[in-house]
This record gives sequence, structure tokens and C-alpha cells, in this order.
Amino acid sequence: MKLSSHRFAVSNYALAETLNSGQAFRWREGPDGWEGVIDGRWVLLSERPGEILCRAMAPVRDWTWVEDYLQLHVNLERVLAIFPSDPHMRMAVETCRGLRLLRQDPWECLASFILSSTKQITQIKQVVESLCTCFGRAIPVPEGSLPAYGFPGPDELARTSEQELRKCKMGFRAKYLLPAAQAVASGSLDLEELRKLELGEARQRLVKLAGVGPKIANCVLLFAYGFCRAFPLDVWVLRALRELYFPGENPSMKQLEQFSDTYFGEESGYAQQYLFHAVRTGRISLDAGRTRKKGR
DNA sequence: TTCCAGGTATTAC
DNA sequence: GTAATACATGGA
Repeated sequence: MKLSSHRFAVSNYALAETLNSGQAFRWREGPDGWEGVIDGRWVLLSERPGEILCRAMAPVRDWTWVEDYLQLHVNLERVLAIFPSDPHMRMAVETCRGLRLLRQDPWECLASFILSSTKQITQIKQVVESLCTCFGRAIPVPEGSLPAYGFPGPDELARTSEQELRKCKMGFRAKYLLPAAQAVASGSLDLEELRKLELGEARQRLVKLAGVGPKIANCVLLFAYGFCRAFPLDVWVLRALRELYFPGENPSMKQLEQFSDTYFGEESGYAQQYLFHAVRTGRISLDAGRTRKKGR
């Protein structure tokens, strides 16, 4: 089994930050770089000065599937220039230089974020990996590498049972994942069709699924479909908005939704990821001692 | 041990 | 509309 490799010329692309920023859950850092699966193919990515080196099982002639996943055509400077230039966003941009949004497979993204609710990122990774090991198909890997599995498709999961899924330690989320898989497998939810819809309409389709609310829907719309105004409001971003933009005001959820919808502009989804990553990694520090929802 | 995690559904005012 | 709670599991 031979490897094909390709060098992508890049500038201002922080690969490690991007793969480890809570938007995708299957990347593992090894001695030679980041190992993962794109489009059902084993991939090893490593950062070099001015380029990203990609290795995959031979033969590969066309590398557009990698370019698309990594969104290599995106002009990041243009995106960053659209952010509001308040001190917090400037801090996020400064401390997360080169952070990017990926373009993931819709089903994998949807299923992964259904599994994400009230779980830490490390645990989400474990559950997703367990799901792939149990239900995904083994895929070719280089000699000496650990076995790798594709992300199980909706049809494969639709044939399992809630009880089987629970063996992957997903707990109550199994009763949401199974019907979602069945909806997609049966065609009652057409994930490809969402690409043609407006943001609001696509979101309405997704939240029809049990276990999918606005936050998860927005993650999928942003990370898989590239809706640039989808703005996931999770615990971190909510805290950030409250403390940074409404200090001492205790704004309602409605207010915060409205604010996030208008203040951050045409690339608000990207802005959200910068804010999320900066806050979650402590590069923007929030009120230390307390993590309670109620600001004082 | 206790608290809480890239939430959502349900129930109650 | 807003508030409280259950839901599985395990990291910190």
C-alpha cells in the first residue's frame, strides 16, 4: 500500500488550531501530523512553513476533496476585515491567527453535534470514535498505522437499535441519533437539498429533528453547509457575549440572539468561531471563579 | 465528592 | 416569553 502526497501552498492557515477547535471531532495528533478521515479516506495532514502536506492512500490524482474540506480557497484576510473591530474581536483575531472554518460532510456533522449536547469536547471525541469503530466500515491505512473507520452513514445507523447505540456511551442522545439516521436514510430529510435553501429555511428543516435545537442546527449549517451567518450560541459564546458586550446587564436570551444576529455582520459565523476558540482556550479570559449561567 | 460539559424537551407559571 | 428540571456519562 503506497501513499500519495501533495503539498498545498497556504498562508495564514493554522492547521492544528483549526482541527482542534471543536468543529470536527475525529482528528488525532500523532508524531507525523494530524490523522483523520475525509470522504471515507484515511488522511495525514502536517503543517510546514507556507504549506500543508497531505498524505493519503494511493492513488490520488484529484485533491479537490481535501481542498474543499480545508477550505483552502478562502481569503481569510477578507473575512477578518469584515469583523467588527472592537477590543474583544481584535483580541480573538490576534490570539487565534490562522483559525479557519472547515467544510464537513453534513451527515457526519449533524450526527456528531447531536452527540455533543452537554458533553465536553474530549468526551464528544470519544463517543464519535466509538461510534465509528462500532458501526463504520474499516478503510485502508498505511502499514503500521492503527485501523481506521469511516463515519457510519445514516443507512448503517438506521439499521441498528437504540440499545446498540448506547454501547457507545452516548446515553440519552441515542434516542435522538437513531430517528435522525432513519429520517435521512428514508429520505424524509434530504440533507443535500438544504444546500439550496435560505439559512432560515434550512434551519427550520433541521430543528424538526428531535434533539436538534437552534444551537446544533447552527453548528451544522456553519460547519457543513457554509452558511456564513449561522451563529451557534453555546455556553461559551453566551458567557462571552454577556460578559464582554453586556457587562452588568443580564441580557435575556432573546436579546443575545438579536445582538449576535446583527452586530457581527456578514461573516458572523466565522466571528463566532474566533470568539468561541479564544474564550474556550483562555486567550480571552472571562470572569474566573464563576461558571454559573446567571451573571451577578 | 461535587460540579459541569459546543443542549434540548418538557412542564410549569 | 422565562424558569426549572431531567437526561447519561465521565472529566477535572
